[in-house]
Amino acid sequence: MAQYPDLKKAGLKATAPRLRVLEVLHHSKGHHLTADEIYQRLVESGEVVGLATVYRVLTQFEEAKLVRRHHFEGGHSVFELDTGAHHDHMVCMETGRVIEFVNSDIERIQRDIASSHGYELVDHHFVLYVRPKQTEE
Amino acid sequence: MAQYPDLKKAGLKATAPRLRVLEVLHHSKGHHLTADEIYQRLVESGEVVGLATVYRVLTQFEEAKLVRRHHFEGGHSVFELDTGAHHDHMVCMETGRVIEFVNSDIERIQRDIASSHGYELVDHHFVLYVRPKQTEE
DNA sequence: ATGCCTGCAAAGCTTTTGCAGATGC
DNA sequence: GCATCTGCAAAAGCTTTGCAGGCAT
Repeated sequence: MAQYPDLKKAGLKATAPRLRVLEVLHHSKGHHLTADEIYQRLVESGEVVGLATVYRVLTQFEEAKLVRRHHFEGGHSVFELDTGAHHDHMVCMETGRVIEFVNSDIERIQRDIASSHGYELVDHHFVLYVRPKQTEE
Repeated sequence: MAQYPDLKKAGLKATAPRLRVLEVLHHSKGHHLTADEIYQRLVESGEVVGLATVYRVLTQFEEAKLVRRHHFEGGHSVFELDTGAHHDHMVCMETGRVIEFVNSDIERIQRDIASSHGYELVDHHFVLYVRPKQTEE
């Protein structure tokens, strides 16, 4: 079983529900799950973890910087492991697929924009909504 | 009373609640209100419009491209008049102030990014979370 | 006149919270 | 052993919907 030293570092006990939520996230790298999807996967695995606990644990993980929470269009939150490597997202509107990317020009430009307005950049949220190229139509 | 030909163009009758919601949005250009804030302003003006109607009207306006809906961090939706002029947003995390901006480089780069992954850009959501520049700290 | 609109209240969803019992350390 | 954690159920937002009456055209 993998070790999760980050949990202890964050002052969180290494309980079964927390380890299981981390496992699901690890197995879904790059997939961006909702709290309910994580809950469903746990149920399917025969693991009994309350939905409320999933939410609680995700919030704790977010505070501990283990997880990132995003608000894509649609209202509900999606979660992914916070690997520390910054990236932005591209969401395919037809398949729902999420592609991660990094673009240094954008990273630089947004700093310049904030700066030119007298602000400093704290964070940003950049999502491209796309669809497969199609010549017809 | 101003004319709102866009309403009829969208197949929506020019009813009092719709005109009032449009007025509030016009008077709040660049402010980005939640449905409840719009409702509150109507109540304060002595106008009686149900909250459900505000939501219904905003959804209709969104479909009619009269209004844009954004999901900033925090879960709830905010609305602004859709002037047709595209822009992105910068949100000050200390004051909540929202600044609009346009950057042609970013507009171009995001098309390139989508394209290089085999997609075409449909829409995007770009928000900078910033705070006033401060030398101290 | 009639079909679209509105208000109210109730329902729906996602997310949070209170509490008693359970568990990690 | 004790503080932290979990599950359940209830509550709490925000948003949508059903329905009976009202209004624009």
